[in-house]
Amino acid sequence: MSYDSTYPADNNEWRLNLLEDGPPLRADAQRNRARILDAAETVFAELGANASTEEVARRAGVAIGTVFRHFPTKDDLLTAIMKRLLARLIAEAGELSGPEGLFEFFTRLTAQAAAKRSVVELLARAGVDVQLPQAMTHLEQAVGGLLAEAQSAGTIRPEIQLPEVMALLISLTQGALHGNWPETLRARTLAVIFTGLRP
Amino acid sequence: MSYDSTYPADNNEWRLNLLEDGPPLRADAQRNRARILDAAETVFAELGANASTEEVARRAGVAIGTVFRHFPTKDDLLTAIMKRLLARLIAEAGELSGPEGLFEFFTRLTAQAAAKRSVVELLARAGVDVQLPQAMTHLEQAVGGLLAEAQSAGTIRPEIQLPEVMALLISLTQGALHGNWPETLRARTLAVIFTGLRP
Amino acid sequence: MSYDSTYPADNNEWRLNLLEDGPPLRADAQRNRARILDAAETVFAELGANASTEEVARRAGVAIGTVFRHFPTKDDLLTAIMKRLLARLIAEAGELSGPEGLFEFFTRLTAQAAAKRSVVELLARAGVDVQLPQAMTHLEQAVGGLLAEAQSAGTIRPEIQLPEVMALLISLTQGALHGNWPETLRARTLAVIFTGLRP
Amino acid sequence: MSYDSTYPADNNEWRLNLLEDGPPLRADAQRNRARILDAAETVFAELGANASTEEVARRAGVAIGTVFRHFPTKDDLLTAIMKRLLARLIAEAGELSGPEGLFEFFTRLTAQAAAKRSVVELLARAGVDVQLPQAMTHLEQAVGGLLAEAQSAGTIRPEIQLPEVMALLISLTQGALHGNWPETLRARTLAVIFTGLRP
DNA sequence: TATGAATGAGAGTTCATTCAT
DNA sequence: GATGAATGAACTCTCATTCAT
Repeated sequence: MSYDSTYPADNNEWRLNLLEDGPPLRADAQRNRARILDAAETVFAELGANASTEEVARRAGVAIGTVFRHFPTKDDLLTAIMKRLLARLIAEAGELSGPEGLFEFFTRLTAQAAAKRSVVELLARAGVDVQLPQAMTHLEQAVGGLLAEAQSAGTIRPEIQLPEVMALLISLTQGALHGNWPETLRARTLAVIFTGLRP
Repeated sequence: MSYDSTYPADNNEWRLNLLEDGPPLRADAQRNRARILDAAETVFAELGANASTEEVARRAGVAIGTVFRHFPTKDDLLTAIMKRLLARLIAEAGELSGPEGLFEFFTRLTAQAAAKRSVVELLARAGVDVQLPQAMTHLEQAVGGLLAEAQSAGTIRPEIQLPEVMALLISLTQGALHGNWPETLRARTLAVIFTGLRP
Repeated sequence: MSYDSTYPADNNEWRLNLLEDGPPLRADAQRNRARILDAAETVFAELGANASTEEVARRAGVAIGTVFRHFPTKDDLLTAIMKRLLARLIAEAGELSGPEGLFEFFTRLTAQAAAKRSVVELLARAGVDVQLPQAMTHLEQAVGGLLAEAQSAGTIRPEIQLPEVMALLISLTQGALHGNWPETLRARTLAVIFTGLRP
Repeated sequence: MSYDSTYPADNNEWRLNLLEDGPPLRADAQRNRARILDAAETVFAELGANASTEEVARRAGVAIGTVFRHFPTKDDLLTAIMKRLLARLIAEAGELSGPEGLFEFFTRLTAQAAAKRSVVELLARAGVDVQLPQAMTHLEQAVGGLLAEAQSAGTIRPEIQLPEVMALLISLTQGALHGNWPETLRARTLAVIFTGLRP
């Protein structure tokens, strides 16, 4: 199974799908939408998902009503952040390649998780949250691509399958977030996993 | 370093320390305290840490005031649950032994996490929450004991250290919780880690 | 009208009336009652009338139930404190005499008020609270005695009447409490009133 | 020292300062703010400072959230009432003048106190509460103006100083409130004080 | 369309009072 | 009679959401 051969082609298509639904927005509305998402990402990263929507509005420099016009429900806002994050992750996975690509992806993700709470909460929702299945599938495909590449290059054992790779990815991300690990610990922990994956 | 030689002796002492602070409670108060903790564990497992204290009271079959008499703050309640869970984990780790003891502990913990949200959120707080450091230390010691045993039996590579074992434990627990993994996936994921730990 | 000639005689009687109603108490109960009243006086003086009954119990070194056995209602406790304070004030007024007796009483009361919130809140209730009319009457009589003495000695103008003396007493006490006046201000303020009372 | 020469000029300025802080409010918000303050004044006057914020909301005809949007804390609400009352008192003091101005101010204040609990509790906080020092200073200045005028007109003894005048004002106001005095008693009590102040 | 004030259900917490021990 | 745990109504405060401006 080779994901990589098919991917480059529809890259753009699904990236767009992830970001836009509905009719195109007026210029200022689009700008506001982006500002809100940025602010929300920061706020939720700092304060957790319980942070108030007012705080998001404040940091975005818009009124609360504007937030709710763009995202009728707090959950919608959360989902939107997740979608955007997923899109970034997929893009990142898409840019990597080669025998060590998957390892590199693990490393980067874990490093980011230490800094960004949202990356984690996003991955955590995979399989649980009903609203992001499609985007999640795309990520799985991207990671699947890296896995296939590594396996055909012989850097990962052939019997390893995608689900456990995803599971490890999610676990590490979670752990890295909550544990607030120093750089060295992160490396040592990854080392164990890489050893487990390598032939 | 051999934890195992010293542990069995004071096992009982610290187990008691974990569970009791303050003067002994009246019979009915003790019963209520236990009921509240049980209810809280269930409720928070089902609904997450945002579940209302009222709900806990309702399920425990006591009035809300009783909950607050025992745990003046919601946080106190959360902390108490954590302490109890930790104590259980430590007890469990203390009962295991032999070359495969640590692997068994990984397996059990991951299995529990899939069922109990709290196990996870507990471990997640390790190193973050200020209130549980002592109990956490005890768990680390217990796991350290298992690690030492495994390493001297040659089932785990000698360069592996306690911090990354804890990190892996926490990560997997988190992952198992949020991902809601089926039995087989759990096994396959653990297999990767075990391979990484074995010589 | 000379209150003083009649007062010494029934001094004991009303003092007793003020303190006891109901059958005599067992020794330990009496001791507890006193401790509770002492504690309550302190607590309410420090924290205001909103202070919790638990706090009173704690400081008295008894359990909350004991407080409520002695004073079935928080209001009863408050009333009891008032009664005791009133009794003390009356006793103090009863011991004073001579042309400057009333002035001395003013001075002492104002000084106390600066230290004790309760003295004030007690006097403030005079005429408002329904529960203390009898004891209040006694105080009025005692002060009336001092007034009569001063007037017949010519140190207070004859047209001054008891009600305004009581009103001034109450006002100053209130003021001294809330204003937290330094010694000198207290003296200067009293001086104005004394000038107003003197011929 | 002549307060009077400087006062009329900046009267308006500080009166505004007392009432407005922050950006201008929307019309409806301003209306609600006023309604809440009015309701609060009534409610606290009737029920004391322990009255519930819910009751205030009910009487103001707004939802509880609105009260808390305007006054994030119950204390803020209390403080706001105080400020408004002080502003009124200062305005009133500012409009009086002439040799009998101060006496008139005493009379009016005492009369109001008999009707409005809040006037009293406001003055009672003078020197105690940390939040109103500026406004209180303004009142002192206004009263100081009246005092100077009366002294230069010879209706008040020259050795009388501002602090004791304030102390008497506060005391009487307190007394008038709590004592619930009839009109005549109020007059007779004031008479004593006025005699004490006059040459 | 953006604004931000209003809403109101619901959360955590307190405390006078009751009652089993 | 003393104890102190249990009760539950009441209170302050928060926040997602609605809607007039």
